[in-house]
Amino acid sequence: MKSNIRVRFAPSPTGGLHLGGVRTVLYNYLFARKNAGKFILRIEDTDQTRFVEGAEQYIYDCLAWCGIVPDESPLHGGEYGPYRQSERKELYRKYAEKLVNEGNAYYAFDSPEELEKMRQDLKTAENPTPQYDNKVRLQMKNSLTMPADEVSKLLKDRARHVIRIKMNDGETIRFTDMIHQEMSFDSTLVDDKVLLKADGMPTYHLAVVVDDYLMKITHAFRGEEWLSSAPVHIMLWKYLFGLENMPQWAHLPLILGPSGKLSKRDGAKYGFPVFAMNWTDPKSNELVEGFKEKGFLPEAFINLLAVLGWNDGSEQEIFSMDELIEKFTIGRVHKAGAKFDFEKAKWFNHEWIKKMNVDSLKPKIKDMLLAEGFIIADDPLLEKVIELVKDRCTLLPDFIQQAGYFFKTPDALDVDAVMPKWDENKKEYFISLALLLENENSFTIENIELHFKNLAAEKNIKPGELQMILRVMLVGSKIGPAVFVIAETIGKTETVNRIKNAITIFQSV
RNA sequence: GGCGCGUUGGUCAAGGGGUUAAGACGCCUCCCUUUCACGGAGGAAUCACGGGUUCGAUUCCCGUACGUGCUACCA
Repeated sequence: MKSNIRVRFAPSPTGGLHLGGVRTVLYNYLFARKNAGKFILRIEDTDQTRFVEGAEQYIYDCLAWCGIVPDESPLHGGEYGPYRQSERKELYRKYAEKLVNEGNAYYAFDSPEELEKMRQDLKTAENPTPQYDNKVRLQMKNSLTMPADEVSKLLKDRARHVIRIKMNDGETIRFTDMIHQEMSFDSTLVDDKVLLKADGMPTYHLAVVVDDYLMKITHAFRGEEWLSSAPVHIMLWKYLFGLENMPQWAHLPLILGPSGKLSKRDGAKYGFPVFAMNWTDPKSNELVEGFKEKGFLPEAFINLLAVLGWNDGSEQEIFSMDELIEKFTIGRVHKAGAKFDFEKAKWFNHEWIKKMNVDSLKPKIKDMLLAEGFIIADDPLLEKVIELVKDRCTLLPDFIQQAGYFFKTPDALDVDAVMPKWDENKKEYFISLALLLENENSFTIENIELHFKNLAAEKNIKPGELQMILRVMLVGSKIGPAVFVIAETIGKTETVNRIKNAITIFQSV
């Protein structure tokens, strides 16, 4: 199947940077890859009031982190360019005028004040938001109500105007959605949407139809918030290019936050990220936290996003990108919105950290530990440590706590855990143990354990009580893999030093 | 208000006229481990409500409720 999949993106903080937006891109991408189609990224940069500096690059960065590379985009080029809407401006006017000439659209000259007045005048309890539609258009200032010569004069004088679609009365608009199946709308209830704005830029409605046609788009997946404006798009297809050439639609369910639709504010409110990567709004300087910086692996991120609203019918929950491409089918996408659960998101990351091999984990962890000020002299040690502790790390920063003590003597010891069990006898024990270990030339797990146990038996102390103390001495707290493994890994000198230091500390408490 | 979409445990969900209504997250108990995890074994918890249709409805139909989206010269 030859398919072109498109995604349209607005470089604005609300235009698709959040979880739902990334998932929409992901589903598009999976579908395109599975069907050997092209994945086309287009950028909405039409609205100057909403345009945000740096947001376009940010989108590419997020997608790249997720492992998603568009086949065509303003950055990657392609045969259907240009891909930025502002660079296609001239195209849209042509189609808008074609609609006017064929009686399917009209020029409207109403000023914002006049529109506001109309809305105020017509506003009632039953109709709180009056629309510019078949009921009111004949009372407004447009080419339907004004004499032709006056209209052409206004046009010639470059009077401020927009072009609106003229929605039919009493027509049932039908189409098939890949997720919702048969859909139908009453055209009487759809308003005359603006197609071309006063600044000559198209609205989404016009642009999406024209671009999809020109770029030979076969499938268009977008969020469910677009479902109510689908009738406008269907009519545009009918008038302009023919319904038979229209792409297949899929309206994806929404991702919900703890209360209602997930918003970027939910991140700060509930303490979990809602964007793929950190985003600082250049206007407000407000930082929205990203999954990447929170310590998620991109593999886990796309995995958790993919299965939020989709599953393959089996019990499988962990999918790699390749498996997702192979198994993804649009028919199994849910109709209902899904609430995002950060606890489950963390579980996915944990699973991926466990699943990931040491080599792929190493660069990220090394960078992070280096940034935290740890000195990592040798990579084999780091590899060993990662293997040792990765099962106990849910988010990447957990490695700081779980792996840090292998590279640096703990700053503080959990004395509260030790003090209730600390006495002269134990002190003697550890002084002797340090001595024994110091003189041991074969510093292996087995030998360390042997000394530890023999000495315990000799001093008549239960080994269990000693093990926790030794752990705190070496690690600083009650965490980590088997103590003797830790001792062997950090080596004889370090082990003996930590024991001696700890004795001093415990004695001084 | 109008219109659209939706509704299986707290969350993600499988299923779909007759089932003990899968599984996962989270929670609880126990085992393993004299640490924290991992792993293992259990447990509590669900078909929004009301009417139909039917021998039988969680499943089909209709209402209601609730949720959510749209209702801009935003996307």
